[in-house]
Amino acid sequence: MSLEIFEQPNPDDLLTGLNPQQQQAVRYRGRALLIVAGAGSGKTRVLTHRMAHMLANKEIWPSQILAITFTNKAAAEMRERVESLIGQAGQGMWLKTFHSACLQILRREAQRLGHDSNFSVYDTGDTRALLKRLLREAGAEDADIKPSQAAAIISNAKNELKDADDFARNADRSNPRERLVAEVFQAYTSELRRNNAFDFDDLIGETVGLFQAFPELRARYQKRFRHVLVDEYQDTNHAQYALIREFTRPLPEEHAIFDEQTGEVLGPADLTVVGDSDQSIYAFRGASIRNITEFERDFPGAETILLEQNYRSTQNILSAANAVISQNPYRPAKNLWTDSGAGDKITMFTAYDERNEAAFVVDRVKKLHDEGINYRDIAVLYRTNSLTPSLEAELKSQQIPYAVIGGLKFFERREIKDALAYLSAISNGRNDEAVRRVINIPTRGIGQKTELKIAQFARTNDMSFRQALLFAADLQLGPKLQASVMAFGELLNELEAMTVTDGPAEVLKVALARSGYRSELELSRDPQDEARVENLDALLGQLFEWQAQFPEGTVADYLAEVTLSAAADEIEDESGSISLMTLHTAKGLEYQVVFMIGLEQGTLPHIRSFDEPGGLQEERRLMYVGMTRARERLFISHALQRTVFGNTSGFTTSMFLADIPQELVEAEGTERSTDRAYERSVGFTREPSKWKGAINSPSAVRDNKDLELSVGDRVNHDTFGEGSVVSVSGQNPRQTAEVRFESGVSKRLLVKMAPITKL
DNA sequence: GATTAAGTAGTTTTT
DNA sequence: CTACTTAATC
Repeated sequence: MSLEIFEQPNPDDLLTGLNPQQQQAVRYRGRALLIVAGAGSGKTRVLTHRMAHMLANKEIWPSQILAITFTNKAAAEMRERVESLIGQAGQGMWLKTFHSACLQILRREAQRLGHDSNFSVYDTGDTRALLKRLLREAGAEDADIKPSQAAAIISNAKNELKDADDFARNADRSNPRERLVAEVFQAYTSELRRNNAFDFDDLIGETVGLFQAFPELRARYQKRFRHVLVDEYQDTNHAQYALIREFTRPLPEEHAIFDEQTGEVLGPADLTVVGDSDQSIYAFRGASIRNITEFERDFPGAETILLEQNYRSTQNILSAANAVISQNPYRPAKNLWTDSGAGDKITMFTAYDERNEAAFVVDRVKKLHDEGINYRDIAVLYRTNSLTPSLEAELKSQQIPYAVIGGLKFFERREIKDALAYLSAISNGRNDEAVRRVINIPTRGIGQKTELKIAQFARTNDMSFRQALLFAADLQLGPKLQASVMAFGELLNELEAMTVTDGPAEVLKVALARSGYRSELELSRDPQDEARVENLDALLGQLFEWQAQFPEGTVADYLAEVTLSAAADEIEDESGSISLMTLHTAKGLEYQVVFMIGLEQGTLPHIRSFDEPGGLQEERRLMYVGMTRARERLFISHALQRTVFGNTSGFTTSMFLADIPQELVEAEGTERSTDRAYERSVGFTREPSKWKGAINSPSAVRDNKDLELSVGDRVNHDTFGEGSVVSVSGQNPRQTAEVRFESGVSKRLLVKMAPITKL
């Protein structure tokens, strides 16, 4: 123990180094505070200082703070920062995401909702699988609705706090599709209950329902939490708003709570929300401006403080970002400014195709690294995950360490889902979906027919699927099958018994061994299965680590943590890798150097946004979010043609590029070709002298000048070899030629820029 | 009922 | 292009 006298922090020390608006936001006391925080305006700083200020003033205890952040990583960071400001006194604060806060509440209160506290949390994949079965059972083979579409409709309803009954009441009965969804929604709801499971949306919605149904419970939590803070407020949906409301709306008289010292009646918790409508990028998940209007309605007289000074980016980056976002209509005027210098210009690169674009990025990353910039301070951002393969290939071949954040997740791999399904089947015996997933993994000779028999038996005898396994003798199966089903049921029971004495990691290890899954993969001659065994080992390793960190953690705890972990949680600060992630994942993060790739019409803005109301505005905000992640250097690139899932087509530049003032930009690459449309859109002039930069880089783009090709011409391609022209279409500079090469493959190539010569 | 082969459809963003 | 479903054969 230290003998030092506990240092009493002076609350006002927490104000030093803050600008007047930030100070005001830290000091304000009142029922509700809305902090409108532009990108990079130091909102995390304000939030942490505000919490620390209240704690240092002894206004509240740490355990009376509930702070909601967007990711677990952001929560951990915030905790660290508060504790560094006021010492260990920060312990006991609830700093969580919406979902993990609700998870914790529901674990305690599950019984009130007819669930057990070891309930499962269904992720998108689990939900889709369940809906798929229900749609099939509802005889929806011919109906034109896919499980993921049904999932989206149900999720939207739940985000509006509408349950299956509400949906059915409001459904258009003459519309067969809607009738079907209504029916499946009902079935889905009861299946979740049977399976002792909640989906993502239920975590929020059921917690709200809980508080509405049990005012005394709400009173208990209101007494516990005296101050609620919500970060990224612009991305909360209605259900999340309703949850905040439960914490902060007045209690009925009969459930009033009292201050333990003074005996006075306590009002509801105070609320601080921080948001920036320009960074709202989750409308597709139900986030809406409604939360701001509801905030103003429910908290009349709430204080609003604007933070407009940006401490993150250079003036050039900021001006460019402002120019883009200012094109959005109905946008409250806001002027983000910085007193840091102009900084470097934004580099814009026009690539021939995605490989050329990747080469450009990698080349620049190398140069930056040579200049002394750490790999971990560089990020590559993109609209869709499908843009990563070409980049990854190039990064690999040039041996640059990188990490793809999110995307095709480790936990979505088949073998990992299988292993987790075993764990879920063990920890929550009512989770029929999990049991059914692994019933024939490894192959036990149990097929669809047997599975159906078991399911039927379970239903008629009102038991879980897993319990029904133990009644194999009553199912009229062949002797071999009967033994197989029985053995599987007993195995799960024995593994469950193991959880009493052993941790999740040991249980999983034994489960993989005794089920025979591991040896099946090891003995397989499929080379993919070798990698699967490695992945399972990686999972085991990770689970052992987790167990060392949380010795008391149960299997259910582990599973929930895995499902609720966000992509951004994966980022390792100490890693020596550059980060690749979607624009959505990048929200709330910042990097010294940012590359934004795929700036084409149809990619960003995404084609699917064109016919959605407000879609284009949301895409523009995504662009804005991406640009404002950069502190010092911003690179933007687009490709003239791109091969998406096998077919190559031409792309025009993103409309957003035209909004960036040309004096902030330094252009490189193909744009100095004769692409007049591009010049017009961005306002470039042709200056041959600028070719230098492009020529020096390995990603230099060729120019075949006025090469003319016609059907039958023989050409030589740098990588594909010789071939002959099959067809020619389009006009220069986007004229393409289809060439059939000796190897038998055909390719569509841009006549102007493909690495070809006429023979 | 399992394994393999052929065919087909789908491709935004996420807790 | 690939991941997944269906069809055909063992």
